[in-house]
Amino acid sequence: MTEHSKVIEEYLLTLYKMKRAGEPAKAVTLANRLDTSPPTVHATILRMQRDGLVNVTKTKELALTKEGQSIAEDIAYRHNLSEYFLCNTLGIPWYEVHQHAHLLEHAMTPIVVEKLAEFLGKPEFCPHGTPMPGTELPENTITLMEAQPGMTVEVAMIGEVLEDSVDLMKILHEHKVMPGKQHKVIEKTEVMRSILLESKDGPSSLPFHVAEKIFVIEIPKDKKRSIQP
Amino acid sequence: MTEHSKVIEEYLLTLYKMKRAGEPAKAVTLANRLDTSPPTVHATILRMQRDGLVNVTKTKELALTKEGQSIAEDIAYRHNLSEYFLCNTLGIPWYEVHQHAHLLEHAMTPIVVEKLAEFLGKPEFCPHGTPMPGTELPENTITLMEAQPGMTVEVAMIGEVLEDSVDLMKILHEHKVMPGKQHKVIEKTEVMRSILLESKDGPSSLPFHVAEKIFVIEIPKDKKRSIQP
DNA sequence: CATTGTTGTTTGTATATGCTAATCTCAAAC
DNA sequence: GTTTGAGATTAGCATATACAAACAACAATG
Repeated sequence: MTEHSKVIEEYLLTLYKMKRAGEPAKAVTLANRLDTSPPTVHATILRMQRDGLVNVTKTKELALTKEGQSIAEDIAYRHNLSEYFLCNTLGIPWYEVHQHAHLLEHAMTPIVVEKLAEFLGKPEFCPHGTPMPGTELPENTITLMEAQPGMTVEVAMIGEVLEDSVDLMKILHEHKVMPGKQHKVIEKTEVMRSILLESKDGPSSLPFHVAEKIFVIEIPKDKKRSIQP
Repeated sequence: MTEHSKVIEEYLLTLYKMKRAGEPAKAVTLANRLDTSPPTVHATILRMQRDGLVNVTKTKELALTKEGQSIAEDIAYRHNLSEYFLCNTLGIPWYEVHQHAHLLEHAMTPIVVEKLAEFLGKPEFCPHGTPMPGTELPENTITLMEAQPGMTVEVAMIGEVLEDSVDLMKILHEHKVMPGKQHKVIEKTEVMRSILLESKDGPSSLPFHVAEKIFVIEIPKDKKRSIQP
């Protein structure tokens, strides 16, 4: 497993996340996500192919090779571990850690990763609820879009795509839409294309495209607020 | 204070350390230290000049500008802070932390630096005894080369040049030649070009070129081992 | 089937970073 | 003062990463 540049690591991680989010892994998508031009992405993918990190199918789908996958998981782990550290040890707000971790993830030697994981007690989820590679969300996890009015749900994970916008994250924070918090689904209006929630901290309204990226678990009536008083 | 590449940060830090160690800051020296070819160093220095980071005197001495100096101090701080963290929080051996910090130092945002410093209790020295920018070694610090046979000295700092060799560092560790430890200077032989020490952990022999880079403080007879029992 | 729009690719550039080989400059040594 | 050698520089080249503009390929839509 050779050394790879920050750029390549970025591509690998993004492909990994897109795959996990069930998005089609195409060059355009990559270009948008990474905010680079299509020609640049094209050239970079050629290099990645050359180096055995991705394969391109006839339909132009990008698929990580065994090695690419393995490296990507490694980077994801470093990223999530960094976030956990920044949030829980250094006390940086959970909605801000992503950007800082974004740099750190490319600068950790295997020994640092190992020692940091030990120090943190081998956490299984990052502050946004994303499971570390190897760990999974509970079976009964659904997206907020799938939750029905009347349900009480507990936030499990804030989709990684949302992390890119600090502004959005901050609003989620202000409305306590964060892992572990419970909310009741009040209504889902097609006209407004948004979902109305209510929690003990007040009401929130989330547009569909955001709700799609928020993963929750339904809480049976009798167990409401048993965890988060 | 603009963003600078890892490479530029490396050059700045190296120039800063050379200056602090009293070495002449020439392009060749840089090339050796950074293990790059003279033409590459040349080209890079041109860019650094263009960007107002260094000035080149008529005698080809490289001098950091105000801005270059300020950035270099910043990097040095991030480096030393990282080392302190890796050693004291994660428990990575002090003689190994340098290499890991070498990566981290380029990946810390100002907020991470601030929070990490707070978390660590604003340390003033790194595990090798190097003072953070703004802090100084005690007035009466001398190099081991200057210490006379018969003296008992306490190691204050392992010069940064030595950190590059993990092998050497490990040997220093095995002989407890590390900050805070006391040693008695037994003899200094010109023929062997080495200095013989003795501590409660046994004898050590250090070649002159190493002794030159080790900074110590003389311990008056009556205070011997008062700190390190 | 022709049009349109999305996506991929090529072309032409630019910059940062690296190299080797050749050359230039200048001070120190003979 | 001529030579020599260290150090600086130039020339020529390569790779990774970026861009815009033009173009190609193909699916979707009318």
